[in-house]
Amino acid sequence: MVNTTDRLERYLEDELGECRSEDLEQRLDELGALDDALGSSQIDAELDLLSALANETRYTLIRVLVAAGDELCVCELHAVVDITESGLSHALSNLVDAGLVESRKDGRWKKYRATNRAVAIVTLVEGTVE
Amino acid sequence: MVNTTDRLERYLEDELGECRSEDLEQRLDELGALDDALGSSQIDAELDLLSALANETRYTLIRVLVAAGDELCVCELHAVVDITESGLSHALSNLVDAGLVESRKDGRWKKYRATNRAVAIVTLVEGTVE
DNA sequence: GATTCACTTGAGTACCTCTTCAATTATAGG
DNA sequence: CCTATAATTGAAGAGGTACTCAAGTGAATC
Repeated sequence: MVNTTDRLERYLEDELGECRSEDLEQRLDELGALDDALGSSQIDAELDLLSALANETRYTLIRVLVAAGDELCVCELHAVVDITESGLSHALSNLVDAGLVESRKDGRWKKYRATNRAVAIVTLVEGTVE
Repeated sequence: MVNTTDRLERYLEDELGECRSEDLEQRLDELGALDDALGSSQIDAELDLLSALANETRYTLIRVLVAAGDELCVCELHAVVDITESGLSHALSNLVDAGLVESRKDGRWKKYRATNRAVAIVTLVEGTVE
C-alpha cells in the first residue's frame, strides 16, 4: 500500500513548486491543528447531540416540543408519532440523554419540555434548510 | 389493543375537569398543527442534513473544512481521517448531497469547501455543547 | 393492599449505514 | 496512444440502531 502522505507530498510540490520534507510536515501539522481545535470529548458530545436529532421519530418529537413552547404529556406526544408506547419512551429517553428535553413527573403523568439547546438548534436547522 | 387516544382523553379530563369528544378532537388538531407547521419535504431535507452530520468521519471533515475557511484538496482531507480513499470519497459525496460542502475540479486535483450552511450549523453546535 | 393506569426497561430482531474491495472514469505527461 | 495518478462508483459484508414485545415500576383509586 502506498503511504497516505505520498499524494499530499505530490500535491504540495504541485502547489509550491517544490516540496521538502519540512513543507510536508508543516502542512500535516496545520491540518492536525484544524482537527484538534476542540477536545475529543466535546466532539463526542456534539456527535451524540447530532445522532439524537438524526431520526425521524425523535426529530418529530423535538420539533413538536419546540413548537409547543411548553411541556407536553407523554400521552400527547404519542398522538403525533406512529410508534408503540415503548418505542416512544425509548425515543424520549434518548433525547433526555442528549440534553434536548427535560422531564418532570406530575402525579401519574409525565411531562416533557424542550431545552434551550433544542430550541436553538431546531430553529437554526429549520431556518437553514430551504 | 387500546385506542391510542384513550389515554389522552383521560389526561384532558384530568386537566380540564371534563372532556367532551370536542375537547379531544380540538387537542388532536392542535397537536397535528404543531407537527404540520413545516412541509414534509422540508422535514425530509432537514433529516438528510442532520443524518449527514451525525457521523464521526463526515463531522470531522466539515469541522476541518469550516475551520480552514478555505478549500482543501481530497489528499489533504485524507490526512485528517482514518479511512480508505474510497470511504473518503463516499463521505464527501454524502456531504455534497446534504448541501454542506461544494466541490471544484482543479486539474487532476479536486477541492472541497464548506458551504455557508455548514459554517452556520457547525458554529452553533460547537457553541451549544459544553 | 389490590388493582388500574402511565410509563419505563431489557431482550431480541429486522433493517439500515458505514466502510472496504474491486473496478472505473478522468486528467496529465511521456 | 500508453501509462501513471487522482478520485469516484457499485457491490457486499460487518456492525450498529431503532423498533417491538414482554415484563417491571411507581403512583392513584378503590
